[in-house]
Amino acid sequence: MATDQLSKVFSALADPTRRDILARLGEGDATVTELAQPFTISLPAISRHLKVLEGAGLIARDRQAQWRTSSLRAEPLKEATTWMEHLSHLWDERFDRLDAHLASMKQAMQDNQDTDKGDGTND
Amino acid sequence: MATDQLSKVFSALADPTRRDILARLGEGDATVTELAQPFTISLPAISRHLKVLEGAGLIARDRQAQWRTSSLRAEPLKEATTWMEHLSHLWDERFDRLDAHLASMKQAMQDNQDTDKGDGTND
DNA sequence: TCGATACTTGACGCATCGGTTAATTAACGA
DNA sequence: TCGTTAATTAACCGATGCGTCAAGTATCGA
Repeated sequence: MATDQLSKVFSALADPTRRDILARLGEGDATVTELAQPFTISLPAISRHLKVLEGAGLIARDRQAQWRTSSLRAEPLKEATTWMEHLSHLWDERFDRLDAHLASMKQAMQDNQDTDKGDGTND
Repeated sequence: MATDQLSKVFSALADPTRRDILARLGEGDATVTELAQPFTISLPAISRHLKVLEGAGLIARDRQAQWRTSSLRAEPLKEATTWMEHLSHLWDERFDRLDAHLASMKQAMQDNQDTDKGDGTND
Protein backbone atom coordinates (compact mmCIF):
# COMPACT_ATOMS: atom_id res chain seq x y z
CA MET A 1 0.00 0.00 0.00
CA ALA A 2 1.19 3.53 -0.73
CA THR A 3 2.00 5.39 2.46
CA ASP A 4 0.39 8.78 1.84
CA GLN A 5 -2.74 9.66 3.76
CA LEU A 6 -5.14 9.80 0.81
CA SER A 7 -4.03 6.36 -0.38
CA LYS A 8 -4.54 4.99 3.11
CA VAL A 9 -8.05 6.41 3.26
CA PHE A 10 -9.15 5.06 -0.12
CA SER A 11 -7.45 1.77 0.61
CA ALA A 12 -9.31 1.51 3.91
CA LEU A 13 -12.61 2.27 2.18
CA ALA A 14 -11.96 -0.37 -0.48
CA ASP A 15 -13.03 -3.19 1.84
CA PRO A 16 -16.78 -3.77 2.31
CA THR A 17 -16.34 -5.06 5.85
CA ARG A 18 -14.56 -1.85 6.80
CA ARG A 19 -17.25 0.25 5.12
CA ASP A 20 -19.88 -1.64 7.11
CA ILE A 21 -17.94 -0.98 10.29
CA LEU A 22 -17.80 2.74 9.51
CA ALA A 23 -21.51 2.78 8.75
CA ARG A 24 -22.17 1.13 12.10
CA LEU A 25 -19.96 3.68 13.83
CA GLY A 26 -22.00 6.41 12.17
CA GLU A 27 -24.77 5.40 14.52
CA GLY A 28 -22.61 5.59 17.62
CA ASP A 29 -19.39 4.44 19.24
CA ALA A 30 -18.97 0.73 19.76
CA THR A 31 -16.60 -1.85 21.22
CA VAL A 32 -14.76 -4.44 19.15
CA THR A 33 -17.14 -7.27 20.04
CA GLU A 34 -20.14 -5.10 19.28
CA LEU A 35 -18.67 -4.24 15.89
CA ALA A 36 -17.84 -7.88 15.23
CA GLN A 37 -21.34 -9.09 16.05
CA PRO A 38 -22.92 -8.74 12.55
CA PHE A 39 -20.03 -10.51 10.82
CA THR A 40 -19.09 -14.16 10.52
CA ILE A 41 -15.34 -13.50 10.53
CA SER A 42 -13.20 -13.90 13.63
CA LEU A 43 -12.48 -11.24 16.24
CA PRO A 44 -8.80 -10.92 15.28
CA ALA A 45 -9.90 -10.14 11.74
CA ILE A 46 -12.13 -7.33 13.00
CA SER A 47 -9.33 -6.11 15.22
CA ARG A 48 -7.08 -5.81 12.18
CA HIS A 49 -9.73 -3.98 10.18
CA LEU A 50 -10.01 -1.49 13.01
CA LYS A 51 -6.25 -1.04 12.97
CA VAL A 52 -6.40 -0.20 9.26
CA LEU A 53 -9.23 2.28 9.81
CA GLU A 54 -7.28 3.86 12.66
CA GLY A 55 -4.16 4.07 10.48
CA ALA A 56 -6.20 5.94 7.88
CA GLY A 57 -7.44 8.30 10.57
CA LEU A 58 -11.03 7.26 9.92
CA ILE A 59 -11.63 6.18 13.50
CA ALA A 60 -10.27 7.10 16.92
CA ARG A 61 -10.07 4.59 19.71
CA ASP A 62 -9.84 4.73 23.47
CA ARG A 63 -9.71 2.28 26.28
CA GLN A 64 -12.38 2.11 28.97
CA ALA A 65 -11.56 -0.69 31.39
CA GLN A 66 -11.11 -3.78 29.22
CA TRP A 67 -13.17 -2.33 26.38
CA ARG A 68 -11.77 -0.49 23.39
CA THR A 69 -14.38 1.78 21.89
CA SER A 70 -14.07 3.15 18.38
CA SER A 71 -15.54 6.39 17.12
CA LEU A 72 -15.82 7.84 13.66
CA ARG A 73 -13.50 10.66 12.55
CA ALA A 74 -14.86 12.61 9.61
CA GLU A 75 -11.91 14.77 8.55
CA PRO A 76 -10.09 12.26 6.31
CA LEU A 77 -13.44 11.40 4.79
CA LYS A 78 -13.94 15.03 3.90
CA GLU A 79 -10.43 15.34 2.49
CA ALA A 80 -11.09 12.38 0.23
CA THR A 81 -14.43 13.82 -0.80
CA THR A 82 -12.71 17.09 -1.65
CA TRP A 83 -10.21 15.30 -3.88
CA MET A 84 -12.99 13.50 -5.72
CA GLU A 85 -15.10 16.60 -6.12
CA HIS A 86 -12.13 18.46 -7.53
CA LEU A 87 -11.82 15.75 -10.17
CA SER A 88 -15.55 15.74 -10.91
CA HIS A 89 -15.31 19.47 -11.31
CA LEU A 90 -12.49 19.19 -13.85
CA TRP A 91 -14.67 16.77 -15.72
CA ASP A 92 -17.64 19.13 -15.74
CA GLU A 93 -15.40 21.94 -16.95
CA ARG A 94 -14.41 19.83 -19.91
CA PHE A 95 -18.02 19.70 -21.00
CA ASP A 96 -18.39 23.42 -20.57
CA ARG A 97 -15.34 23.91 -22.77
CA LEU A 98 -16.73 21.43 -25.29
CA ASP A 99 -20.02 23.31 -25.37
CA ALA A 100 -18.16 26.58 -25.90
CA HIS A 101 -16.10 24.97 -28.62
CA LEU A 102 -19.14 23.57 -30.42
CA ALA A 103 -20.89 26.92 -30.14
CA SER A 104 -17.96 28.75 -31.68
CA MET A 105 -17.69 26.11 -34.41
CA LYS A 106 -21.36 26.52 -35.20
CA GLN A 107 -20.86 30.27 -35.31
CA ALA A 108 -17.86 29.90 -37.59
CA MET A 109 -19.84 27.70 -39.98
CA GLN A 110 -22.67 30.18 -40.02
CA ASP A 111 -20.28 33.05 -40.71
CA ASN A 112 -18.78 30.99 -43.50
CA GLN A 113 -22.18 30.33 -45.06
CA ASP A 114 -23.02 34.03 -44.82
CA THR A 115 -19.74 34.87 -46.57
CA ASP A 116 -20.49 32.34 -49.32
CA LYS A 117 -23.90 33.88 -49.79
CA GLY A 118 -22.58 37.46 -49.84
CA ASP A 119 -19.66 36.70 -52.14
CA GLY A 120 -21.05 34.22 -54.64
CA THR A 121 -17.71 33.59 -56.34
CA ASN A 122 -15.97 30.52 -54.96
CA ASP A 123 -12.73 30.30 -56.99
CA MET B 1 -10.09 -7.28 -4.05
CA ALA B 2 -13.79 -7.33 -3.34
CA THR B 3 -15.84 -7.51 -6.51
CA ASP B 4 -18.55 -4.93 -5.85
CA GLN B 5 -18.42 -1.67 -7.74
CA LEU B 6 -17.80 0.63 -4.78
CA SER B 7 -14.89 -1.50 -3.62
CA LYS B 8 -13.43 -1.42 -7.11
CA VAL B 9 -13.69 2.36 -7.25
CA PHE B 10 -12.07 2.96 -3.87
CA SER B 11 -9.46 0.34 -4.61
CA ALA B 12 -8.65 2.06 -7.91
CA LEU B 13 -8.36 5.42 -6.17
CA ALA B 14 -6.04 3.96 -3.52
CA ASP B 15 -3.05 4.14 -5.85
CA PRO B 16 -1.33 7.52 -6.31
CA THR B 17 -0.24 6.72 -9.87
CA ARG B 18 -3.85 6.03 -10.80
CA ARG B 19 -5.01 9.20 -9.10
CA ASP B 20 -2.40 11.15 -11.08
CA ILE B 21 -3.65 9.53 -14.28
CA LEU B 22 -7.22 10.52 -13.48
CA ALA B 23 -6.12 14.07 -12.71
CA ARG B 24 -4.36 14.20 -16.06
CA LEU B 25 -7.47 12.90 -17.81
CA GLY B 26 -9.43 15.66 -16.11
CA GLU B 27 -7.63 18.02 -18.46
CA GLY B 28 -8.49 16.04 -21.57
CA ASP B 29 -8.39 12.61 -23.20
CA ALA B 30 -4.98 11.07 -23.73
CA THR B 31 -3.26 8.05 -25.22
CA VAL B 32 -1.37 5.47 -23.17
CA THR B 33 2.07 6.86 -24.06
CA GLU B 34 0.93 10.39 -23.26
CA LEU B 35 -0.33 9.22 -19.89
CA ALA B 36 2.87 7.29 -19.24
CA GLN B 37 5.13 10.24 -20.04
CA PRO B 38 5.30 11.83 -16.54
CA PHE B 39 6.07 8.52 -14.83
CA THR B 40 9.22 6.47 -14.50
CA ILE B 41 7.45 3.11 -14.53
CA SER B 42 7.17 0.97 -17.64
CA LEU B 43 4.42 1.14 -20.24
CA PRO B 44 2.98 -2.26 -19.29
CA ALA B 45 2.58 -0.98 -15.74
CA ILE B 46 0.61 2.02 -17.01
CA SER B 47 -1.43 -0.25 -19.24
CA ARG B 48 -2.41 -2.33 -16.21
CA HIS B 49 -3.32 0.76 -14.19
CA LEU B 50 -5.61 1.82 -17.02
CA LYS B 51 -7.19 -1.61 -16.98
CA VAL B 52 -7.93 -1.23 -13.28
CA LEU B 53 -9.43 2.23 -13.82
CA GLU B 54 -11.54 0.87 -16.65
CA GLY B 55 -12.68 -2.03 -14.47
CA ALA B 56 -13.84 0.48 -11.87
CA GLY B 57 -15.70 2.39 -14.56
CA LEU B 58 -13.61 5.48 -13.89
CA ILE B 59 -12.42 5.73 -17.48
CA ALA B 60 -13.71 4.73 -20.89
CA ARG B 61 -11.39 3.78 -23.69
CA ASP B 62 -11.63 3.63 -27.42
CA ARG B 63 -9.33 2.75 -30.28
CA GLN B 64 -8.37 5.25 -32.96
CA ALA B 65 -5.95 3.64 -35.40
CA GLN B 66 -3.19 2.23 -33.24
CA TRP B 67 -3.89 4.63 -30.38
CA ARG B 68 -6.05 3.85 -27.40
CA THR B 69 -7.41 7.04 -25.87
CA SER B 70 -8.79 7.14 -22.36
CA SER B 71 -11.42 9.53 -21.09
CA LEU B 72 -12.71 10.23 -17.61
CA ARG B 73 -16.09 8.90 -16.51
CA ALA B 74 -17.53 10.76 -13.55
CA GLU B 75 -20.48 8.61 -12.51
CA PRO B 76 -18.65 6.10 -10.27
CA LEU B 77 -16.80 9.03 -8.75
CA LYS B 78 -20.11 10.60 -7.84
CA GLU B 79 -21.46 7.34 -6.43
CA ALA B 80 -18.44 7.06 -4.20
CA THR B 81 -18.79 10.68 -3.13
CA THR B 82 -22.41 10.02 -2.26
CA TRP B 83 -21.46 7.09 -0.05
CA MET B 84 -18.89 9.17 1.78
CA GLU B 85 -21.19 12.14 2.21
CA HIS B 86 -23.87 9.87 3.61
CA LEU B 87 -21.38 8.73 6.23
CA SER B 88 -20.21 12.27 7.00
CA HIS B 89 -23.84 13.18 7.41
CA LEU B 90 -24.44 10.39 9.92
CA TRP B 91 -21.44 11.72 11.81
CA ASP B 92 -22.80 15.27 11.84
CA GLU B 93 -26.16 13.99 13.03
CA ARG B 94 -24.49 12.37 15.98
CA PHE B 95 -23.26 15.73 17.10
CA ASP B 96 -26.69 17.25 16.68
CA ARG B 97 -28.12 14.47 18.83
CA LEU B 98 -25.37 15.01 21.36
CA ASP B 99 -26.17 18.72 21.48
CA ALA B 100 -29.85 17.95 21.93
CA HIS B 101 -29.03 15.45 24.63
CA LEU B 102 -26.81 17.91 26.50
CA ALA B 103 -29.45 20.58 26.18
CA SER B 104 -32.15 18.33 27.63
CA MET B 105 -29.78 17.25 30.39
CA LYS B 106 -29.10 20.85 31.25
CA GLN B 107 -32.83 21.53 31.26
CA ALA B 108 -33.47 18.53 33.49
CA MET B 109 -30.84 19.70 35.94
CA GLN B 110 -32.39 23.15 35.99
CA ASP B 111 -35.87 21.73 36.52
CA ASN B 112 -34.50 19.63 39.34
CA GLN B 113 -32.94 22.65 41.02
CA ASP B 114 -36.24 24.54 40.66
CA THR B 115 -38.09 21.64 42.29
CA ASP B 116 -35.60 21.55 45.15
CA LYS B 117 -36.04 25.26 45.62
CA GLY B 118 -39.84 25.06 45.48
CA ASP B 119 -40.14 22.07 47.79
CA GLY B 120 -37.48 22.66 50.38
CA THR B 121 -38.08 19.37 52.20
CA ASN B 122 -35.80 16.61 50.96
CA ASP B 123 -37.04 13.51 52.86
C1' DT C 1 3.67 -7.23 -47.70
C1' DC C 2 6.64 -5.68 -44.30
C1' DG C 3 8.65 -2.58 -40.97
C1' DA C 4 7.47 0.79 -37.46
C1' DT C 5 4.55 2.38 -33.84
C1' DA C 6 1.29 1.70 -30.00
C1' DC C 7 -0.24 -1.05 -26.83
C1' DT C 8 -1.42 -5.55 -24.33
C1' DT C 9 -0.51 -10.04 -22.48
C1' DG C 10 2.41 -13.71 -20.43
C1' DA C 11 5.34 -15.22 -16.99
C1' DC C 12 7.57 -14.26 -13.15
C1' DG C 13 9.12 -12.16 -8.26
C1' DC C 14 8.16 -10.00 -4.24
C1' DA C 15 5.28 -7.48 -0.87
C1' DT C 16 0.94 -6.88 1.17
C1' DC C 17 -3.88 -8.26 2.35
C1' DG C 18 -7.33 -10.75 4.61
C1' DG C 19 -8.31 -14.58 6.81
C1' DT C 20 -7.32 -18.50 10.23
C1' DT C 21 -6.01 -20.61 15.16
C1' DA C 22 -3.26 -20.28 19.20
C1' DA C 23 -0.99 -17.59 22.51
C1' DT C 24 -0.54 -13.21 24.95
C1' DT C 25 -1.73 -8.92 27.21
C1' DA C 26 -4.85 -5.92 29.94
C1' DA C 27 -8.23 -4.93 33.23
C1' DC C 28 -12.07 -6.25 36.18
C1' DG C 29 -14.07 -8.50 40.12
C1' DA C 30 -14.84 -12.24 43.52
C1' DT D 1 -4.49 -13.72 43.80
C1' DC D 2 -6.78 -16.09 40.29
C1' DG D 3 -10.32 -16.80 36.96
C1' DT D 4 -13.05 -14.28 33.40
C1' DT D 5 -13.79 -11.17 29.81
C1' DA D 6 -11.98 -8.16 26.05
C1' DA D 7 -8.91 -7.47 22.70
C1' DT D 8 -4.36 -7.78 20.42
C1' DT D 9 -0.31 -10.13 18.60
C1' DA D 10 2.18 -14.12 16.57
C1' DA D 11 2.63 -17.37 13.12
C1' DC D 12 0.99 -19.04 9.21
C1' DC D 13 -1.43 -19.53 4.43
C1' DG D 14 -3.44 -18.56 -0.07
C1' DA D 15 -4.82 -14.74 -3.06
C1' DT D 16 -3.98 -10.39 -5.00
C1' DG D 17 -1.34 -6.16 -6.25
C1' DC D 18 2.30 -3.88 -8.56
C1' DG D 19 6.31 -4.01 -10.78
C1' DT D 20 9.69 -6.18 -14.20
C1' DC D 21 11.16 -7.91 -19.17
C1' DA D 22 9.96 -10.49 -23.17
C1' DA D 23 6.75 -11.76 -26.47
C1' DG D 24 2.47 -11.01 -28.93
C1' DT D 25 -1.26 -8.28 -31.32
C1' DA D 26 -3.19 -4.43 -33.98
C1' DT D 27 -2.95 -0.73 -37.13
C1' DC D 28 -0.71 2.46 -40.15
C1' DG D 29 2.02 3.72 -44.09
C1' DA D 30 5.59 3.05 -47.58
